[in-house]
Amino acid sequence: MTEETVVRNTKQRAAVRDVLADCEGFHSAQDLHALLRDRGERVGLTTVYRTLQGLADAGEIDVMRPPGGEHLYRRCSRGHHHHLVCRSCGRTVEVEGPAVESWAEKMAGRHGFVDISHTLEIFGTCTDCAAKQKTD
Amino acid sequence: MTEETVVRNTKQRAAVRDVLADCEGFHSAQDLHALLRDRGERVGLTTVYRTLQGLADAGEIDVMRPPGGEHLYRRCSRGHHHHLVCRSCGRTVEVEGPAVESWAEKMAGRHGFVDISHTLEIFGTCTDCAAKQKTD
DNA sequence: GCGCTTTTGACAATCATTACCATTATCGGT
DNA sequence: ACCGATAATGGTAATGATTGTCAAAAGCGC
Repeated sequence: MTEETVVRNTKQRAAVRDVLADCEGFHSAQDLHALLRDRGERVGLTTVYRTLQGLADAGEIDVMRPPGGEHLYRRCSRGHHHHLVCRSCGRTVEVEGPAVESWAEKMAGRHGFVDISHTLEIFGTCTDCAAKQKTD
Repeated sequence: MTEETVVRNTKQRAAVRDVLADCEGFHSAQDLHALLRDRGERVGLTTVYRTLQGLADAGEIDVMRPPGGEHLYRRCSRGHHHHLVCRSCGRTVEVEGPAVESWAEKMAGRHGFVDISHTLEIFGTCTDCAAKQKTD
């Protein structure tokens, strides 16, 4: 078995990685597709999805699934980190939590799980938005 | 503003809470809708979604959003906890992490965020599935 | 019981993501 | 550099969960 699926290098994949490298924040697949179009790169939406999926599997990019919408992808900056997202204005702050990492590993190991990954998002209301809400 | 929306007690809402009280694990909205139908309760799918949403907002139930599918809802057992999910067989183990809770609070506070909530899911391969994969 | 307002629920609409599949591009060998 | 096998692409259709719509049916306060 073990279908040695030969992976090929295509300009489309390179293009996707390029946009991801250039834009800092999180972007939806459709966003990235539009950005590629703007750059003059002709990449199909389907391909964008496929590539993003592949990159995510390979651990090269971050995926965030905010409640109520599309998946957001981002170039994985060095190291693993999590996000603190304002549920009102969407502002995102990166936070690192080595403690969480090791905690997750430990917990998983205790139950015999291997090949661990985890997703953690923190939602809250940022200072600005909290202030605004008072004036409603 | 502050539209004093008067919340009413309806048998449909009661029915949804009842199924949630009776079934232990996670279920999708459509699942619960089917369960209600089996019980002879006549509740529309739309209403199930709405009720679930409301309960989730009120913090009465847990919501899990597994990668690649529908939302899963569950009666919120006492206390906050997280889930260790086998990405192969779907087996779910509950884990508690007070450390994570306080870490999240601290991090959020440090950035001026208030009204914090967070989602954390750990994915891995359980012992059984790991063993099976070796025989592929 | 009477209104007023919230809820319900059948069905349509939305919308991100996936499946299809014929066409095209890549890669390793010649 | 050409060829042939096959992975990758991309337009479009399909999928499927969730949400919107709105007339009809229930709550709740009086």
